[in-house]
Amino acid sequence: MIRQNIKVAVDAVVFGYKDKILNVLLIRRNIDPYKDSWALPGGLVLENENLEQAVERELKEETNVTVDYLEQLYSFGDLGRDPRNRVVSITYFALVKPEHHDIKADTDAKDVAWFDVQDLPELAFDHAKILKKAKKRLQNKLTYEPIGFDLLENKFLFSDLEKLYMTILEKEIDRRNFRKKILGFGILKELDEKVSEGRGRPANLFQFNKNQYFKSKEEGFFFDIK
Amino acid sequence: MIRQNIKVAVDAVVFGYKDKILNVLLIRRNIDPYKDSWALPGGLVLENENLEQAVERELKEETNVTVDYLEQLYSFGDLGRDPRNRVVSITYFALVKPEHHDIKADTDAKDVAWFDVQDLPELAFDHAKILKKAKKRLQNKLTYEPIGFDLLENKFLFSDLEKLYMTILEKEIDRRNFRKKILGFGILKELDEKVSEGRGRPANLFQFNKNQYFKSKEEGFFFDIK
DNA sequence: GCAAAAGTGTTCCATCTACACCCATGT
DNA sequence: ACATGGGTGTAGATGGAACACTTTTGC
Repeated sequence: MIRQNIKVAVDAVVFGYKDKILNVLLIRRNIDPYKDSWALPGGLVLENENLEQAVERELKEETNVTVDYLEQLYSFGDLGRDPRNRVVSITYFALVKPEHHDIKADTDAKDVAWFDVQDLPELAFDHAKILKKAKKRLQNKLTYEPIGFDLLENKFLFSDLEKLYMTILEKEIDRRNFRKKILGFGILKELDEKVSEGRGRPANLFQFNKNQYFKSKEEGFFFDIK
Repeated sequence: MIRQNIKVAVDAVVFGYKDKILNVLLIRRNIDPYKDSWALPGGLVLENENLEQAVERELKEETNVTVDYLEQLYSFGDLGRDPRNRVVSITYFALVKPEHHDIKADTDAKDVAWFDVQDLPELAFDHAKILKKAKKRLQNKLTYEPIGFDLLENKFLFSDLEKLYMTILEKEIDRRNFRKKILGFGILKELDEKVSEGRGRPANLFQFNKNQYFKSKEEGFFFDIK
């Protein structure tokens, strides 16, 4: 077999949503290159773990986060993307529910933080490019798969869902049409609980019915939000 | 940096279309493991080339094919997918126009052939899984990007396009609605040439107007075939 | 003149869009 | 009683689906 010394890494773009803000999870590097820069969590793949396992391990180690949704995003392998070695990075796209937003810098004292995607620091390596791709993926996927629920609490208000869509898609959505459409899918369970947000009429709580979604999907149903 | 000895490879799923058949390009391996099995063209990435360059080089070396469309598909890195070493394979999805279908086995006397995707041999490694993913990508992408034209001659009949869609999507399509829709996009140029296929009324030739497509796309046009 | 493929238009139905008023609560 | 956010229905426009006959050629 040919001699080859290319390193294989994984990096993750982890999105969270809170207070009408779409956040992304970053760590501050404490070694060169790009020491003190912010970067996506990630690292080299170990020889005895699968790629997904590597992502989950790195996230746990560096940020203490466990994700609610994970899928492969894209692989980046251009020459010179890491000044030290040739590194091919297999990147992942992840979503975290608010109840799992707690983060903790790791033992190496790396800093960890959630950043508003609209207000990001400079990122190390080609991570800005990766993040851009992830944001597109999120925007697209939101329209044809019910992944928005992995960014909300288990029980949520319809207005939360609506605001989530408006924030991520960066456009206005008509409340009545949106509600009609989503409820028409029959994949939400309307709970018998109301929440009063201080002022205004109390709103109903809803839950995403994942089982119903999968059942409907098998029968040819297609989730689709314009 | 941690010791790590994972190899990085690229593999390509190359589709061609001829005589109403969707074909995929395979090579017959002449070394173990899977000696004499059919497999996707590919191989290890060299240290001084980008991933796309590696794919194009391997395709050239192993099959003598130059592709007309190339995009990254997915990366496979499970433990044990190659019995010799840990190999992470970054796979690509490619399309070839009929005028570039000529293939040639390489100097190592590897066999190369086009196979009907409906009638495939057993494939080496996890290549069946990769191919399955590529087929899905092709089917999906056909509906929201004008990539079908990269499987047809430069000048083609409308009925060719129609049959291409029916073959790949594996369903019937109404000729009138299909034609109306595609022509409505305004991205085809109707040539002043007719072709007689032996019997029946001679048909007009068309050309895909790529520039017009990109221009329309920038203005918000969205290619979309149900 | 018949077989074969190309070319074309209309009607119906479903879905999307736009849009405004009442309801339940807290202060 | 007023401010705040929640909840709902209708009419018009648009786009998709279904569908059959005429045209041009080769034999």
